[in-house]
Amino acid sequence: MSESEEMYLVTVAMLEEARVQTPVQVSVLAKELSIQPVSANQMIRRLEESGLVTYAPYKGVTLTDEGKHIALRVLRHRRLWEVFLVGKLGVPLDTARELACQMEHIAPGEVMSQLADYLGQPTLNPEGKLIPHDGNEVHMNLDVPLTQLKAGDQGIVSLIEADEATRSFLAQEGLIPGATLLLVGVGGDGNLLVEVNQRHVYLTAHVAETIRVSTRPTST
Amino acid sequence: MSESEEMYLVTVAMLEEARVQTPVQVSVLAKELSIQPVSANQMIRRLEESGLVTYAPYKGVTLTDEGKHIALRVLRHRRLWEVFLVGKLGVPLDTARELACQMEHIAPGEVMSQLADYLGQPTLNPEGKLIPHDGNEVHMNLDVPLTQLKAGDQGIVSLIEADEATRSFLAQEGLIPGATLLLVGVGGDGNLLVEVNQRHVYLTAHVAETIRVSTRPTST
DNA sequence: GAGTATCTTATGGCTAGACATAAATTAATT
DNA sequence: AATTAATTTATGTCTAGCCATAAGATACTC
Repeated sequence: MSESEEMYLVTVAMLEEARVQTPVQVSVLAKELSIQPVSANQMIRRLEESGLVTYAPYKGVTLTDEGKHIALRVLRHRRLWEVFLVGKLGVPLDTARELACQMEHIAPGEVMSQLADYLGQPTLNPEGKLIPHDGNEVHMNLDVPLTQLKAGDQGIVSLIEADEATRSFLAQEGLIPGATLLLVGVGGDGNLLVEVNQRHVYLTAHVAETIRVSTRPTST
Repeated sequence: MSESEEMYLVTVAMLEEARVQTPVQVSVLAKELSIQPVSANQMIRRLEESGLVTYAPYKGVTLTDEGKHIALRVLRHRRLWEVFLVGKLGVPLDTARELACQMEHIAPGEVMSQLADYLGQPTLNPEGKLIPHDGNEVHMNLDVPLTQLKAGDQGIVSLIEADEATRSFLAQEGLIPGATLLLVGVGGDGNLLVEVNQRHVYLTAHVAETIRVSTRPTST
């Protein structure tokens, strides 16, 4: 497992979970990794040969179970380091992200589990995103648009991709990264009623689309 | 600064300080880095072009001030990570060494100083070796054979390269890695009288040669 | 001062991971 | 169905770091 390969897998995993669009288009992947689509193609073929990914030309990439397993392990490592860097050392979030992205490849699982112990087995990174579990638990949804949830589903806000005004409004209502919410109603136009902090908020589908949440397998 | 270049500089620094032999022979350096002498040669020429090293063919390599500065910075990073891994996480020493050796290249000085704060500004790594200071302080001796010290010099034992029996004996006398000692007498044959823990120990030059100490600039 | 061992240089090759360019293929749009 | 746009493939190039082999240079030893 080279560092570069791991980066591909993690990125695919994140795009897979974050976007409705599955499988992941090579061009999107390339943009995310800041490399040329041609290069991404090559690498994807290599990854397919290794059985970490399935690839349908002109369609896109999907992780195999093995690939997903690796991706989530790396993602776990990354987020644990982020917790350490931000929480213990006080490193700024941006720096921490970059750093963690490089450190995630180095330490073996053994050490990472010691780190997790040391940090008190955190479940969220500093941005409020879920830290995947150790082991083979692959069915976890990261960064799903709120509109993808069904009534009764619970989720944790991971990020909000809206303008400043919208974010301020949502923050006012308790909708900030890390907040736990419950989807209590879905209207005909896709409008949503969510419960957060014992309060109800009514959102248009358009706004809800910008809110990404993570859900635990138990809630599906 | 590539990772590989940094590794060369650190290794030269350690050999420079540890061995009497200066400059450092390319073949020794190559063995230490587990690469072929030819490859070491190439790299050394590159490093010389960058002004980090001076190289006298058939003689050996010496760090320039700039090179030494970089080397000590990296070494500081390595040892800080070792302190963290062993002290906070409980990682075994061998694993910690390998890991730290990779992590030392990643984090910028800013973050490392935050780590140092977090660790309480340690001065010794888990093996009892000195952690170089931040900044431009280059005159520091790491892992010098005890025989190199002058009467009145103080030092911290960093490692002992002797057989089990000798090490047991020395340990009995308080001479273990991390211990602070004072050289109080030098005999005609190079025999030494050292003071450790308010007790005196009399050593032949031969045994003293196996004891490596680190000294602060203030003690020279 | 001659021989031997060690170093150095020169040359060429290899791998990983990227790049560019151009041609072929597929999808999308009209 | 035809044109256009996006993707994919095929080649070839590039860099960093290493390796191997062989030939030349220097140092050491007797």
